[in-house]
Amino acid sequence: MTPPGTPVRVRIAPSPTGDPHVGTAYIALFNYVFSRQQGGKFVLRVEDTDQARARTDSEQLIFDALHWVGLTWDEGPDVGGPHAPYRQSERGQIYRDHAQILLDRGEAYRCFCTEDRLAKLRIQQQAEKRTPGYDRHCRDLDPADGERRAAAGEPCVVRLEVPLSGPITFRDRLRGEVTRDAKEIDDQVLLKSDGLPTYHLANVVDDHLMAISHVIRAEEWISSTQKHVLLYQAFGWDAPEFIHMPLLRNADKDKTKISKRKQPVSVNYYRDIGILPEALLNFLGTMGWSFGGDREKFTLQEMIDVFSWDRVSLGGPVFNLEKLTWLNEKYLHELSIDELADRVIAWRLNRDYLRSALPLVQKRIRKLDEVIPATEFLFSGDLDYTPVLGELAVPEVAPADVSKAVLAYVERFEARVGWTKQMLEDEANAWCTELGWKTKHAFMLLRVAVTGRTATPPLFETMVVLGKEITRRRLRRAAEALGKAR
RNA sequence: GGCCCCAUAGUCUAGCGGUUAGGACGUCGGCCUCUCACGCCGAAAACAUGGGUUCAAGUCCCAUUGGGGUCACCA
Repeated sequence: MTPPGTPVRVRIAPSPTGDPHVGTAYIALFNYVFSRQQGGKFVLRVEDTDQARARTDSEQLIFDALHWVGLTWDEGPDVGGPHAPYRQSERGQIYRDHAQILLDRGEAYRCFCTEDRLAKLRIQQQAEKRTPGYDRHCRDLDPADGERRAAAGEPCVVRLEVPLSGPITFRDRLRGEVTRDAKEIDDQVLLKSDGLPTYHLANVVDDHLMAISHVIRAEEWISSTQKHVLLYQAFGWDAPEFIHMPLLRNADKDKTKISKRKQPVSVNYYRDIGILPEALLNFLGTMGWSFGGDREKFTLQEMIDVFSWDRVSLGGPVFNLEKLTWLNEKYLHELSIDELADRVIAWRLNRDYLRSALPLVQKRIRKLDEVIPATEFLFSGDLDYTPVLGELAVPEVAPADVSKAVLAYVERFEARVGWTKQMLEDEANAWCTELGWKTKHAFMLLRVAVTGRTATPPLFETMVVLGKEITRRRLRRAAEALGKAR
């Protein structure tokens, strides 16, 4: 437990694996507010130890998104700081050294099991309806032998030697003591065979080395926290204070944690549909936390001034676009006309956006007054499909199947990195072939879904200009509209 | 399924033993008004269930139910 008087140091630790997530902004907000109120430091650390999933462009997108909503950090990869580097991929030696410490202390062991063996083990356990988990096959190998084999280049991982049983407890600031029995916990992999650490090792080592006093993160980490407690003990370190915020939920029927399959999760989506950053931040501040005194609209500074963990409620809040929009309206209406003009320009009426949009319509207009009508769908968020429901179709195919097909196309581009005309077109062609539909019909379907019209500029160029967030949203809404049609 | 977390209207929430259970979004109705919107006024709408504890329970305890998270060489 953090001793009293310890300087407050908190962190946000995003993993650069995709679009900047509202959940990241949400947790960052609470870290930021708490650090500011306490006169502490806010650290941004990039957790990019997954080579397969890390994307180079994602890190910058996350920085930009956090800056866009108005959050800044005192230490991080871009601004430096006394505990640099702040990118875990650049701290490999630190983790290897610490894994070695645990190995030397007998708190961890080398495991030479192949992925193939683990997979078979898993299948067998499932067949026997046993709880899946590592069978500790390598736990009792002679450590000296393990060192020799590793030195000889045999691939291996390092696992934590978790006690066979006994309660492991930590105190969550919002929930009190949370206990799990050690027998429920696997011998966690700490160091992967590629030499990089897993989340658990890297996180604990960095939080300690970076003198993090309070770990403020999402509820999904609760059941991992005992593993972290074990690691702190194994190193002989004091653990920080843990504060697990509730998880943002989908507005859908099922209230699972917010996910892009269900609704937009990228901060950039909200930016692109014209949500003001201060409104989004304010809205996130009302998720699981209340200002008190019936206040719903408040500035970041006001939140800092009155912030208290006592005002956190633990039911997972549904991220409700209606209410966000209402709050946004409030902010929008209070802007001076000059400010409003600036916001609109920054949003879409800027040179960059026009330069990307105008090539699509230049040959389709005869007078300047036709620009706005011709490009109207490039300046809107959700579309109304009721007037074009008849066109949102493929001959001889049931609406429900058309709906599924639209979602299948979304899945196709979700699986691809980048957002280019070529990629979108390739996927559309493959999708069309798979369905056995005429491209003429299939592409018209997509066209209407994406633009709400039948006469438009070339489809894939249009999608590129609109961006992934809005395109995805429109296709999903079109699929929904089709699902409702009989 | 095991383990863990959670539980006030459709949604976000106030409530920290004694309230006509408050506010907000959304919905519906009305006022304002050249239209629409804003704004204003009003209405419907909640303490999951069952046991305790207590003079008194939305508030404390337990169980049930329901929801969620987690069980990777992902974070």
